[in-house]
Amino acid sequence: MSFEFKDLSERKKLILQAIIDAHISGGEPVGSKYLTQNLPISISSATIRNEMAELEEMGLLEQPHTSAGRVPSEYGYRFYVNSLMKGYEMTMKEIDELNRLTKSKQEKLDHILESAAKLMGNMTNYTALAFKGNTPTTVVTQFKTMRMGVGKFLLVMMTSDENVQTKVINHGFEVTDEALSRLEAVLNKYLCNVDLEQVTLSLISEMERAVGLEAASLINPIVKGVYDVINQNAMGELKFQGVDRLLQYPEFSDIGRFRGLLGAIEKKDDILDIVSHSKKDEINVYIGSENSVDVMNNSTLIFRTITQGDKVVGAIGVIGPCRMDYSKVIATVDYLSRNIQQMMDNDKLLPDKESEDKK
Amino acid sequence: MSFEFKDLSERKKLILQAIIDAHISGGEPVGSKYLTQNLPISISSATIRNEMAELEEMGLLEQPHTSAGRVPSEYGYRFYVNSLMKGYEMTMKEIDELNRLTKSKQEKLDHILESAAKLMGNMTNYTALAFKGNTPTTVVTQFKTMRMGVGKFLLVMMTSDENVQTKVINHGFEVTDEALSRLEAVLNKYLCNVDLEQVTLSLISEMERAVGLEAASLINPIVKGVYDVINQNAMGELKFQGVDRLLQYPEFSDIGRFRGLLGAIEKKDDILDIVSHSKKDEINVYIGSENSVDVMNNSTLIFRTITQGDKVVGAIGVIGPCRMDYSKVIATVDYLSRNIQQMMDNDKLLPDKESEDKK
DNA sequence: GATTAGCACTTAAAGCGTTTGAGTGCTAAA
DNA sequence: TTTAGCACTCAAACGCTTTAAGTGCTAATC
Repeated sequence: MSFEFKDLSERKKLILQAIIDAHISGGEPVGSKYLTQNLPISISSATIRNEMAELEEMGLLEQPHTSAGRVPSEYGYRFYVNSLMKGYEMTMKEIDELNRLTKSKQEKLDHILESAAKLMGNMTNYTALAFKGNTPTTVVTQFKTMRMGVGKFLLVMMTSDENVQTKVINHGFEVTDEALSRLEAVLNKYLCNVDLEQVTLSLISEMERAVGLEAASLINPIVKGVYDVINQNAMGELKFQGVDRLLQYPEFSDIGRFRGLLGAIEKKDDILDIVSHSKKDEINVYIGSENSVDVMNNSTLIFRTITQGDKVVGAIGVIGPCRMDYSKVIATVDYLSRNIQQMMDNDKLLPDKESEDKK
Repeated sequence: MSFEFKDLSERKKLILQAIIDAHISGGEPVGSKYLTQNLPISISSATIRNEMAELEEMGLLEQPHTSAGRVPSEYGYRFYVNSLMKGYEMTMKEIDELNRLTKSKQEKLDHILESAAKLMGNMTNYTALAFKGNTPTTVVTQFKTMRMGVGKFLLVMMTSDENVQTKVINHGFEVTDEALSRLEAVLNKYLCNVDLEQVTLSLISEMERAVGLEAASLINPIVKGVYDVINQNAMGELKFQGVDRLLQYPEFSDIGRFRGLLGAIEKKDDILDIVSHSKKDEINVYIGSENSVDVMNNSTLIFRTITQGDKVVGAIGVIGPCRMDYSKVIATVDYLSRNIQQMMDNDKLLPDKESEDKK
């Protein structure tokens, strides 16, 4: 999907850039007359028309109809993003806003991601997305039981992705302390670091034997609980913020088109799929039909993943029309995701963050 | 906000009902000619016109313009819902679908509510909402600590609404077992059943003294953790499903109007406000401007709360245009919410559900 | 050979008057 | 009280014209 356009004359580049810049900010097709007054070089409209015709032939521009100006094609945007676009200079105000967030030292990654996405959405005026990943191959690394009052106890499970999950187990009858700690020992012996596929019926009956008559009936619901914990969010969580902003762009004034996109945003799985198959540690830009979800053909998706080691633990980005302020969006996503990445990396070096800022 | 229309002649009722039924299913204004052929009684179009003029004078009907038919006003819908509407007879297929859900014995209330809402949305073709409430005045009833590996431990908090929350505490230094159990005891002594407002600085330093030097630095992050746990979701959670369905109704083809509604759905707090101030144990129907959110003036909100004792623990419902199939929606919401309510009530009687279905 | 002025051509969008048709309100008769 | 009949209203559809922005092409110019 990578295109090489090395054979573009300097002048064509200038013209293409001017067209795209003008179209991004104005939304209207751009004509030759406008360009005569908005190019660093001074050439006549006729020359510009000739150049534009050639750019169109190359697939970089499109014409809504014969008597309209030119509009960038998807390839045009792609070329712009790859080799034309000038880096966006963030204003002090913007940097301030972004820094305020990353300095706020929230603790949970998903909270950070969500507020980062929200901020990004506000600043760029597109819809923000925050992805919170989850290791697909989780196992429980440690079980604990904890009496909780009459007739129930709490099962605490630590998982290999360093999360803690709990589940209340109601048993109608009394369980002695010994039975409970035997149960804990059995769980730790048989189910720790065990993949779900390895849990067979015979293993379960072995556990039931090992745990003794008193608590045998608890094994089954517990195994089910483990199953739920591991399978929950196997695909990760994807949240959006500011979907209503899309409606301000004329490209979504077609209700049918917008409905499709809204559906994809609600269903999540298509976008989740794109995000989870993306490249790590770099900005991902999917312009129009570059993503395979046909209902997103008129949308652009820009995001960057956050990794921990070589695991993708999250992503933030925006979604908007193809006519997007790429320069600003990419700069913002980049800055913010890098900072969050850095926070992640630092956290690893300083695992005692919490005790540190006690004072 | 309650209106009495006892002085409506039987014929007027017939006409009004026919108009509303026709408009709900067809979406178009209803004229006198159509009614001559779709009324149980046979009267001329002129008579119908006279009656319609009077119904309009009473505020039950409206005319988009002089030469159009009549459309129900909000009061018209209100009257319809209160005293005109015929009960909807659910088909076997629908009852089956609903029963399949309530028999599936999911465990967590929010899961049940969400799938119920989803099903309701599918069946009625409007947008579903699921509300998971939260006791506003939660306190922690029990603390447990649990060593978790090197340099960190798990703080388990049971709250008065019978939830369990956990928080990983990273302390860079080693903490002895004695210190940890002393910490646990101190927490249970000072913070159990304590309202957040009662946690003063002097209480904190008292705790720091009581827990001893070794673990004193942990008190502060823990208190912060307690604060987070209690404040989290103080308002409850509100989820929507099938927002894109709204776009199929012509009343939302005005993009500006829909954008407003979409914004309210995303922001959630307005709708949350309505839901949390609603009447318990009955179907709540907010037609158009009956709710105070002006961006929802063209929408109707129908839901019913789920209670536990006298606490509202959830709600399910739908949101759609004022021109809604009230009869069907109300029947569906009612059936489903009652069944969920029953599940709640039964669960209370049989707390050992889980051990029961082990076989 | 590249550039440009000039001009005929194209086309969506806007404007405007007409027609259509559904539906009404009112009057007068039943 | 009901109804037939009729004049009236108005949005929507239709068709026609105008407008304006912008093009492609040709021939002249640099």
